[in-house]
Amino acid sequence: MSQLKPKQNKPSYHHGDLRSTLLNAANLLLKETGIEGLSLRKLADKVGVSRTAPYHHFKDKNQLLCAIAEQGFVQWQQDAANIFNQTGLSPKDKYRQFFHGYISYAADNPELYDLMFGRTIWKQNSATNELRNAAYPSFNHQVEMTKKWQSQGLMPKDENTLRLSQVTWGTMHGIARLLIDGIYADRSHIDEMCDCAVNLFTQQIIQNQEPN
Amino acid sequence: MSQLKPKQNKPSYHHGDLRSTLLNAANLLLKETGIEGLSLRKLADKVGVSRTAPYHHFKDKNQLLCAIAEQGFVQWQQDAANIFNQTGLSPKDKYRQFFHGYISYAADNPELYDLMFGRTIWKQNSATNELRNAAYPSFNHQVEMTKKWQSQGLMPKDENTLRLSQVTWGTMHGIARLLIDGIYADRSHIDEMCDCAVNLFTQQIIQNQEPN
DNA sequence: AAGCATATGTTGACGCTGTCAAGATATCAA
DNA sequence: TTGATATCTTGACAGCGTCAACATATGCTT
Repeated sequence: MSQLKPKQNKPSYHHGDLRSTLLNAANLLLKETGIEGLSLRKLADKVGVSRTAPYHHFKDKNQLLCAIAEQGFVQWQQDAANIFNQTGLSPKDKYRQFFHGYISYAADNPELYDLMFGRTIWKQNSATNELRNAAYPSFNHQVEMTKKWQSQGLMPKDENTLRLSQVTWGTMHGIARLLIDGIYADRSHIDEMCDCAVNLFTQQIIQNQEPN
Repeated sequence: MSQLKPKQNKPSYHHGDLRSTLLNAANLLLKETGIEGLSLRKLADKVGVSRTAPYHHFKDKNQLLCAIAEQGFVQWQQDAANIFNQTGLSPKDKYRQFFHGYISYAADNPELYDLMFGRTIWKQNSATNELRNAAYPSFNHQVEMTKKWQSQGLMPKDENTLRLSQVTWGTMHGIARLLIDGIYADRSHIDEMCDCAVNLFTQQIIQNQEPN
């Protein structure tokens, strides 16, 4: 009933911080009810403003969705950075953690992941520039890491780097999707599936490189 | 304006073959406008009946979507059977063809593939029994083939069969999705990506088994 | 301090959607 | 012939995204 407003208690005509309030509420609504349950009207209602108030902060629903997805990419990239910044792990163990981390992120935020990598946004070329700027580095990073893994002898050197990174990412993406779309796999299989994939992608031979 | 009706030309109150007419038109509409453009009202309009006529043949929109997806599974299983029934191919070549065939099917029918394997149907447990009966054999087949590939020495014997089939299918699914969702990959990369994946999954050693 | 542009909020309205209820018409079995 | 059943119709409703018009607060310029 009573919405949190900044500064004072008296309800003012202007909200004061509607954009970020909307984003937070949208994230919550997304997590709770899924993308289908996320309507602008319900969102506005939840935040305590009229149906069209959000239009002063987001051009349309698509822009709101892009903004949410954008946050997701930032968040995931931090998670990934934390994994890569660990010290004292062999390349293979690091890759294993990365793989597990990716799937876990998707499993923990299924609706967000669907938004970040789903056709709702990408298929109809409706991604905002802000979203692209947040997402593309994530794609490039995958290629760079693949190149590194190849040079470390972790992955086969004779495969084209771009293709290899498309395949390995495709595998993570596919497993994530099978999981969050509730088809053919469930959470209790995650760890074993990840390990299986890592085994397939990494060479069993030559492990005498220094870490990192 | 004038819709095809069976038997005679005089427009009769009853359509005569509405269910299959709807399914065909829905498939077309799906292919042309995507899942977002597929509304029951437009569909009814296109077929030349009133908005609620389809409800006498499908309980709701979900049942129509399930029926379309069901056709997709039947169709894909025939494609797959044709590949497996080929003679004179080495196990590896056969697997390669299967992999390419899977991705091609998805790339040629992106909207249908999205329906068959997307969360629209599966995530909220809304699949009809008919759809399940068409889809599950496809999943099981994947496991059985994986078992065979392992015994043929094509894939590593020491990996759990279910996990291995989840990972290999996950890879195909992931590549298909990256492709049809228009993210990170496009059709010109398909063949190279498939070959790369097949190389990773199949042993380079020991190829002296008889075909099939 | 006054005035005005701009940012941010509101209600009203439109067309689209899925779907239910009630009534019309055709088909089929007894 | 009759009555049940299948099929198709119009009317209605709530929910959706979004535009237009209007209201109010904020902030800059003079």
